[in-house]
Amino acid sequence: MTDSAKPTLLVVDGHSLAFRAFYALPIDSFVTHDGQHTNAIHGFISMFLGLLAKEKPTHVAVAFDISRYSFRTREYPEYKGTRAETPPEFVGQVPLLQEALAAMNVTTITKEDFEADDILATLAHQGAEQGFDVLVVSGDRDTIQLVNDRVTLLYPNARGVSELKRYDADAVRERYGVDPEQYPEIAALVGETSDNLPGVDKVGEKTAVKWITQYGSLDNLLAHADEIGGVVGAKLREQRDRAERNRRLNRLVTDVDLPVGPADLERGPMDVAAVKRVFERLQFRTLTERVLKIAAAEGADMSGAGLSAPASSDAPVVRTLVDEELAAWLRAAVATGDPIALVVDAPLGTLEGFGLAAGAETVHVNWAPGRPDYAALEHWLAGAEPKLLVDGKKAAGMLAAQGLELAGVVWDASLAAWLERPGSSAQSLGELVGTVLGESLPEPDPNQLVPDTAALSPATSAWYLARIVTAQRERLAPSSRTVLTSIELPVTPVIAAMERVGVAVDRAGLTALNAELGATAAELAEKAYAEIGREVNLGSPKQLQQVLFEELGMPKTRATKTGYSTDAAALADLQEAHPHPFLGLLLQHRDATKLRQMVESLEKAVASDGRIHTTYDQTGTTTGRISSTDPNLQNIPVRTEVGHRIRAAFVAADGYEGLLTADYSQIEMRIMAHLSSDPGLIEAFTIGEDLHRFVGSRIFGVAPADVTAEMRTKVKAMSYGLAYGLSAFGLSKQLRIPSAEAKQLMTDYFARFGAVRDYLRSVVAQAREDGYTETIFGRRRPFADLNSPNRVLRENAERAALNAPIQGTAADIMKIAMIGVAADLAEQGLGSRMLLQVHDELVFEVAPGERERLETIVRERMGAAAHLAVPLEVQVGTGPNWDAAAH
DNA sequence: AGCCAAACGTA
DNA sequence: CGTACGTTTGGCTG
Repeated sequence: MTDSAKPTLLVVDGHSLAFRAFYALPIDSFVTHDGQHTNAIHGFISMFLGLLAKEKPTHVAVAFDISRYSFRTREYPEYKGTRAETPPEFVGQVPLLQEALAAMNVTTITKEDFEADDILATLAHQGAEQGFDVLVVSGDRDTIQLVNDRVTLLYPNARGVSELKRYDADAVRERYGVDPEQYPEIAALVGETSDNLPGVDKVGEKTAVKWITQYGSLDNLLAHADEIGGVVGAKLREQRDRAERNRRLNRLVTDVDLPVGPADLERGPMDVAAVKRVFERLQFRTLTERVLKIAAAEGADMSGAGLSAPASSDAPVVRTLVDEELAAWLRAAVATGDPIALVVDAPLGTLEGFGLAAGAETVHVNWAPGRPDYAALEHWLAGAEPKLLVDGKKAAGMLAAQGLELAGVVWDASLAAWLERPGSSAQSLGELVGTVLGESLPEPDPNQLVPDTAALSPATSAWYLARIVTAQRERLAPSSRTVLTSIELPVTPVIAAMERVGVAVDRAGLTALNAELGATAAELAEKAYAEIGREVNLGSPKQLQQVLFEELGMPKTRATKTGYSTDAAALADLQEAHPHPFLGLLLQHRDATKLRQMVESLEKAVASDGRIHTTYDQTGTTTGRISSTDPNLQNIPVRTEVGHRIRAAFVAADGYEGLLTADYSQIEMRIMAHLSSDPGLIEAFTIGEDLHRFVGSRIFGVAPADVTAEMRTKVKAMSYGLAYGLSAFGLSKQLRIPSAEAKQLMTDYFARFGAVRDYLRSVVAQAREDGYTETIFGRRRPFADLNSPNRVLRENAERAALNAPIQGTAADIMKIAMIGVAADLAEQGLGSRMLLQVHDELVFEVAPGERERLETIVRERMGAAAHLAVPLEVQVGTGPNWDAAAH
């Protein structure tokens, strides 16, 4: 840390870092007005500036690959052969990045026939010899071999390029258990999937490290290969060629003939005017400020900068406020009319404090329950003054646990991020700093592995939140914004309330059922064992395959990744082709154990209030639905007899009259009718005839009364399958009918309901053009693979795209209904409560004497949640438990 | 302990 | 070769 006289050489693998940045930052958020993607450039530059500021290198170079071909591909044509084609959005970014680096007076180096890592290796080698401290930045593990006491590797973690892990020789030894120069020998044994270099089968990192540690080197290991016992030993002898080839290929070249040497890479002043020009073209604002700040600090001529001291993007100083100070601060902040960013600090699940940010000010508040001087704060929390949140549902939950109300939420950064990219994983504040702002959170300790966001103070978090929201507001599509404000934000407290209230269960009933199912399963297992003359683990597909296909000699079923299928459909097929009592017993046993397990987990989930409190994930799906976890109450069995008994264990609590369920009948088909404007389908729903009977009569050309059960089943499968992109093949498999018949069924269907087919086709075509689908209410879902040359990817995307507006619109409608019902319940002061949502169904606990009023509200709000070309039919039932209330 | 695949429950 | 989910288990790797 001290030897400042010593020159530091920083060498960067431009391609690998830019590529990582490309995947770490959202493509759509970094596009210039003329359509140039810049996310990789942005991420790279942001990381690079961070390095300049932190490492203060005296000498710098960035190396790039010229093409995917090098001397390695000549030796081994399959090298890196599994790599997908470079995404088109990435292609143009490298030249622009090189231009930006040139403006910053950074040397970029390429070399025909070599990879960037060979350039890094050469420079690192020369630099170390010439007395530099060398920092190598690369996302390629092969560069680990370069590390020694003068060369340190900075390696990006899985999350992107904003955090670099520092590997000196000790860190390599700690992480990989070998010296840096031995690492490529480990890699040679294990193989490298991303380079399409298979290793020795059965050899993982552990084994390889053990061997190399024991024998010192790969050569010596191979010389003693016959000493290694067991299956792995045999594999090693058999596949030693692979290891040797891998080692040849992963050895980096340290004597590439380069036009420059380390001494030529001394950093000079930036060309400020050129930087401004290039960065302006890339439409970078924050980064321009950052780079100019560095340029100024380094003594560049700032006359061309056109601005004086660039505004700092560092978080302002945090003040901790109490009492009148806090009240005064709030008063002033509210008076501006601007929203205040609020971060609820509850690191261990209990409320500890708040971070607030308004304008340029950040404030921290410690929470102590029952303190009278927080009245102003509580009043503000519960009031309509505009607030910006992240994960608002959780925040509201933390507050509610302290008896605090939360209102006035006008933006939730998590929801906004999800609406923009519904496929991406949950969006914490720390992640949003990277994905939305393209910045990384300040790291408390540079040698720390992953700086946890908890280290960030709530007030600073709030400051970041405010900036994230500003960025999101600018770029969120108007339709997504509408969904946010009119659906997602208002439904959040409704969902939070359902979680808080929970659902009462008959615990004794569950316990009895558990015991019963356990006994049944045990009996079935005994019988099954008797049939085959031995005991097996009936839950192990692998052991079952042994029994079925080897011991019992049954015909092979559908192939799976690891063998042959033993799922219910496959077993049913087997029962037909090769009947055996074992098969039936196995199926029954599976059913019993599965249900028993489910009952048991429900039992365990009962809280001290005798109720089960699920957690709904409002950002957990790609289509707009909510999902349920811990436990999942959206997949409680319903079709079987035991299923009914499980549902019967969900009851109304004492002091309530019973449960009421309300569900939309065939909502997705109705949405299809609306979106396709198919006259036949619209008529079916308008006249109120049984849908499948109506459709069946049209297709089979008989009177509705003459539609047989078999015809109805086929039509029903066909109708439901449509919205999922079902093929004739799939239909024939599901219905177990010849594919010609399935094909005919589809032809007949579309002959009568042609607009449905036209609609489905148009959805995909439109999505291919726009890059996203949209629900009736404007909820978008982006699709990247609709133009993929890979057929599997493309067709998967097509089916998902055709389903998304339908499933998504149904989700929208249900959320709108929930908002309306909750509002009416509150307004009319009813004691009845919404307990569960199962996509197209709501479950309520009915307070005494409220059944009729509740039903009226529910029917009205659910029925009027959308105005489609066909009515929205709502079925309502009541009873003492969930099963009895269903219909 | 952590991860994947298979299986299966719901809409 | 039907969309969207979450959970459990076995089995592998470490």
